[in-house]
Amino acid sequence: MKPNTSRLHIVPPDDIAVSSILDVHQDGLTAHFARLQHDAMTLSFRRGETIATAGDTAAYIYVLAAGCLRLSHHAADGRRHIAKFLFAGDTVGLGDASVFALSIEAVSPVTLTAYSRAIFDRLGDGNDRLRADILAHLSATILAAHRQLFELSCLTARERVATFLLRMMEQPQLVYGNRLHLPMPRQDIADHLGLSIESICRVLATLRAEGVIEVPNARLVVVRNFAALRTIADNSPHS
Amino acid sequence: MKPNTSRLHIVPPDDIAVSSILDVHQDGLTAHFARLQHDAMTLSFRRGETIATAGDTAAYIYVLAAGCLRLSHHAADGRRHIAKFLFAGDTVGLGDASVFALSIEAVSPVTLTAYSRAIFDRLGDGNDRLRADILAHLSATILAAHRQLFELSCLTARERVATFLLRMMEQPQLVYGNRLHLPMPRQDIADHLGLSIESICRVLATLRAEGVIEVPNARLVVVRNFAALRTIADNSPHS
DNA sequence: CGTCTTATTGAGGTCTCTCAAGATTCGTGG
DNA sequence: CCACGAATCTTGAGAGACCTCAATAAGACG
Repeated sequence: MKPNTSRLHIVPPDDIAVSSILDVHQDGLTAHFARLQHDAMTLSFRRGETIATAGDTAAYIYVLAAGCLRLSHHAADGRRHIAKFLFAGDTVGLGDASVFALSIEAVSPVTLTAYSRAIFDRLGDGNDRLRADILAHLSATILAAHRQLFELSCLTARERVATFLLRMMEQPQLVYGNRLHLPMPRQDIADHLGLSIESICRVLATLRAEGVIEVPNARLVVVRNFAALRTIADNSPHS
Repeated sequence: MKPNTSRLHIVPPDDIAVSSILDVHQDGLTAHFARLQHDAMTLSFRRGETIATAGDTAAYIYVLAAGCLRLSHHAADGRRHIAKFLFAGDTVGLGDASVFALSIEAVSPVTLTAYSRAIFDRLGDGNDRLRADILAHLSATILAAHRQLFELSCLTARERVATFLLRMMEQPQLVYGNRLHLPMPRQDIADHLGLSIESICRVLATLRAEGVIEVPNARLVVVRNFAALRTIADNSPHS
């Protein structure tokens, strides 16, 4: 849990494999980054390593090529909140903040590309398309944050876990049929949903007992009754 | 509590008083709106009226001239979360969303100016300064949302209320010395902080018993011990 | 094959919620 | 200006959801 700030395995940016993985992207930003390929650095981090700490100068924009990151806020007394998880194609560091508001940590082994902020900003001059894409990205971020605010504010533990599982199933790389591979440990899920780790376990145990899911191991959830999961997440009368 | 969509008291936009109130602004956006003055509509709403409902086409950008708005999300079963309160100078509707993600409702009697989104967007063409200001506004919105996520996720009722009071004290128009005039009812505070109305009352009662605040009436909080409030909000060991 | 981390389950405690009864405030109309 | 009704606020009592603490189990790793 202690930050490890070492940055490892600097790889030449002309790594073909990474570029192809990059095609798994969320917004229309990927194409813009391609034009910066020769100014980019490809980095790798191991599970648990810290890419950046809240308050660090945001000199780079990171694009996740493979693996899973978490954006988290650490309080002085150890309390932690994970604002969001990032997957291949996701971006962190856009916007006008000169420092990172959240810490960036590797949930699983990750490969990411770091683009110089200064160079990227220059790319924006006169490029309406890029600016529109950035605007869209920020707007989507706000939307997601507001949705999560509602969930933390209004939903029960059961509803939050169901919602979380459904959201993770939207990540193609985590899903094989009805099998959901969770890259993050229970503690991360707990800190993301504002619950204790034990509550996560107990809700999963309940869902398993109800036949909604199976949990062959801690990192794998098999969804047996997708509809039921949706019903629970939509905070309908619990079936 | 039932939405009232009537838009009242359409006032000619050349209302000098409103323009001057507008100078109480948060970001650098105000100047840009001045250039649209002749395309703007000034509207007034009474307490409890709905300016827009989540899902409405976002045809206008609203700038609050006076009063207090709430941006809220309503669930089907009646649960509600208030994402944020807006005050004079605050803006709602920026970003690229074609529909409002949140409902906009009047907490107190409000006066606001509605700018056509289409015209505003045209203003952005070739205007780097405006685009930068919009970017800054969206970034600030994300920052605020993430801060609130942490609060909902990690803070106790006591800490949330203390944090809320301090945040409201950052609004000059609500503060007279150590007197804080809250425009919103307890229920709104509760829905904003993810607590029940009774919990709000009880925390306030406790703070009053401790001599941290006085509560002469429901809408007025007198801060007797500002430092203590900060200590509580910073989730230090509870004194 | 031991050791460490992570996950699960149980028992009990606590914070916050729900329900309910007064108190206060506010708007309205006589 | 006062009275009345409605809404809001406050406080109490009890319940419930989630948390904490603790012990066991299951994996991960060398």
